[in-house]
Amino acid sequence: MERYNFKETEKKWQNFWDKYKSFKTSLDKNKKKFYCLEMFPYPSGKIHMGHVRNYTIGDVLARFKHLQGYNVLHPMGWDSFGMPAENAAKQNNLDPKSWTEANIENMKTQLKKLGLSIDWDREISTCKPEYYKHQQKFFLELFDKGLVYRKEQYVNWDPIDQTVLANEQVIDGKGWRSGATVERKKLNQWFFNITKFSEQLLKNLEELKDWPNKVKVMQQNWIGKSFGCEISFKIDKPKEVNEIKCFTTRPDTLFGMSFIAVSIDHPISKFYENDPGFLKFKEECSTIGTTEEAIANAEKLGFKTKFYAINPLASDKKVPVYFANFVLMDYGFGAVFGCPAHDQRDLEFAIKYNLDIKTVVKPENEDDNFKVTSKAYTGSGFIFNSNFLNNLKYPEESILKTIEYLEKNNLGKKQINYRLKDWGVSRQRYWGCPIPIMYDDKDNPKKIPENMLPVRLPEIKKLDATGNPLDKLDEWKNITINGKNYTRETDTLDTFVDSSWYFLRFCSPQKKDYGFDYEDVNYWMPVDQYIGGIEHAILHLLYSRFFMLALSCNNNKLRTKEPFHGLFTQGMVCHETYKDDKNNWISPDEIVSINGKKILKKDNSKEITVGPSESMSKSKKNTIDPENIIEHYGADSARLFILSDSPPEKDVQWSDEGIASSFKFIQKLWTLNNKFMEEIKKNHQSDSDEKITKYTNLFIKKVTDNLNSFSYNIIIANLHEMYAFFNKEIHNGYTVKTIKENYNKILITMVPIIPHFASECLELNKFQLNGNWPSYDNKFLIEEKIKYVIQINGRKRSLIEFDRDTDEKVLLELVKKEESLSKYFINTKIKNIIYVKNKLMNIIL
RNA sequence: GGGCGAAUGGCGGAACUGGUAGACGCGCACGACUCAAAAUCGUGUUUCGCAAGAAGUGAGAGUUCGAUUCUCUCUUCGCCCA
Repeated sequence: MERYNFKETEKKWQNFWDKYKSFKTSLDKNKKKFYCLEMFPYPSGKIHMGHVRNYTIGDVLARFKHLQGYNVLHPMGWDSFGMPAENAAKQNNLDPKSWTEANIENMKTQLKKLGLSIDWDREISTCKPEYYKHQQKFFLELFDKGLVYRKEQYVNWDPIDQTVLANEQVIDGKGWRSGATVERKKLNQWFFNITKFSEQLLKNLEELKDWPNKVKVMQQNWIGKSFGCEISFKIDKPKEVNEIKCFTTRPDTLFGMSFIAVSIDHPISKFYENDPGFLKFKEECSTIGTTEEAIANAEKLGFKTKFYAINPLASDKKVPVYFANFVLMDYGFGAVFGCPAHDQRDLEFAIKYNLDIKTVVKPENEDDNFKVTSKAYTGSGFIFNSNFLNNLKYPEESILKTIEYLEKNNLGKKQINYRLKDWGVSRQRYWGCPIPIMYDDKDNPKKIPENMLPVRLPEIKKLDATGNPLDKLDEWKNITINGKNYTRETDTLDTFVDSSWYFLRFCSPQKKDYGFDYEDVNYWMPVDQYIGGIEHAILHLLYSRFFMLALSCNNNKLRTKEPFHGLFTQGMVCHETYKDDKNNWISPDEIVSINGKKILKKDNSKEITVGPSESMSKSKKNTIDPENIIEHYGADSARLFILSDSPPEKDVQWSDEGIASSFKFIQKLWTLNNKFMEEIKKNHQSDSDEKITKYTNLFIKKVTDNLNSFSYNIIIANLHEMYAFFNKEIHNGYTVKTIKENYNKILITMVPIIPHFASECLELNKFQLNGNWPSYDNKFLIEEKIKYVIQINGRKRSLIEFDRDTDEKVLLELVKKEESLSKYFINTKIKNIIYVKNKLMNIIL
């Protein structure tokens, strides 16, 4: 018998789907829509296993919904602007455009080899003027709505990449790509006013029922709403400064205040512009980095000013004002009051600078002698040592009562603060979407007139090593409109802007005059299921949510406010790691396995240390190239394996044995297919049993349920069981009609998982390919005989088959007669019986 | 430090609303085919025990006729925030 030829078959079906545009979609209001979207890839050159997993999971769902009769939108595109293209271009003396285009070509071929059910007619690429033109229009639209502004700000400057980094691109004080220590630099930047929607972004999370809770919590924390109050501290002396405003969530600890800490960028720093001591301190602060984590972990440092502030609740108490490295200018007012006894950070500061530590909150079971010395007390309790605040309960009463008092006496006011900051979108980079702004001779920003859009990215064949190439292109930079001279904005947009609306573009990829068509978008949006990595839990998803809100702001034509109805975050693909005796990482390709020992291939002697399985990464050399896998085992095997071992939301471990076993299983299914075809030829005149019909119904129920719950790994187990069942049962004699009916259904359920193989078998058997997802009949799921679990005193003692719905008393008599159980009933009385219908009987003696 | 989540054989993992723990796969062992090997097929595989049986889902308690599942305490690991 011939073996299954995956190479020929997979090619055949991929050509078929391409030729007949099997997955082309169009707006059809008579059909229920399903928008299935996986996060689009960055065209780095080759697909990796993460892509295989992401797109396989999405494809299973898209094909399943397709078979269920939905009008499925399942598009693919390229997140094609970004720094890697520039870096690669510099290294290889290429231009980013050709590099990117070649990569897209290659990756598209690779993706097609996976057999994905994608409507390629909707393919988009964010680096094309046809795409970014609309993005520039959106930018101006947001500009008109007052959601875009320009301000000078300290930024995270990456000295190697010569670019500004977002806070989240700074990891441990280092650039996420270059690894360089990040510096502070003041620059004019464009910002999206995402904080205008802080409350809505937070509140709407509640509606996102089909999002993982984890992601919602992460976004909640990121937005970081806190309730507190704004307090004005009068400055006693010198009189150059009148007051300093602070935001605090703990106004109830005011009586414990012993200092005020302000940011080095606070307005009062102007009095120290020429103070060498302060300048030195400022420089020191710059080296820490600007992330909250870095600041929190750094030693708390201060620089004492000449100013003294008055405690608004106790005017005889005057405390020093410090510049401190742990206060950020863009949170609150860039100033906090320090209460060392009840904040660990303040305590460390107070100890270092020998400031008072006054305890004002005591735990419930302590008396007035309670005293904080080396560990701040932040738990609940009662206020004491605090004059008229004494005995208030923290947190229930104390904060609100204090705010009430402060408001009544005009000393402060209730305030809600958010941690979320506005989104800085300027990047000093070439390979991005040009910002459609120009400046007149007085540096006033003006919109580029609409008829001049898109602002095309000029082609630069050779990129310099550093800085922003656009800034150096005078002939592009300088423009004249109606005789007036302007210079263009030379910054480009953060690539997160590109991905904040691509899901809208997929709805109307050909639309010329605007980014999307309202009819299309109102039909397709929201995305019903969005699938991607957890690493985008905060930024990309939050920015996309913001973009929808921004576009629908003052615009009732757009019905959707939240872009992603369902979100699924898949786990990573891991592989064992290997090291040689010199502690060098070794790739799996360089290793052979002999007698269970991993040995270096090239000299067959050195044994390799096997390390833990970790997510595939080039640096650890534990990657597996999907192209090789598809070449050797075929796309269906790869799909089958990537789905089989772990639930999709968890990490999966790639192994040679695993992929080989999936390959073998497809061969087994092929053998089974031949057995089915042989049986059909035998033309039995009657069915031996109802067994296979019953089994098929149960199987369909299981697979359908598991598809609905993303339990894709269990579907593979279901397939194995199905194989084992039919491999034995099929020879027992069934009519052509029975076999065909059942096998046809079984094959359709395999289409989402292994589409090439299933399509081929459907065709060989002359089954309907466009058949709908099979339904199951509950009547076949009811068993006449039930295996009852018989427990004695809660322990399982036997498993006995009786008729369905056997009465409790009848069952007890039958159980007593059972030989294996009779010994338990000698000389004993039955105290109690627990009977669960058609399931178990527990007899308590 | 705070929040969230996880912990089940040699390994990856199943177990619906509390009701047969270990489905399915890998690995391993034995057998068949073969001169032999590979491939393939079959059987077995939580631990202890010849067996009857007993123990068993990170540890300890609790609720229950019955707990992997619910509650509490603890340990370890992961992620996020600080």
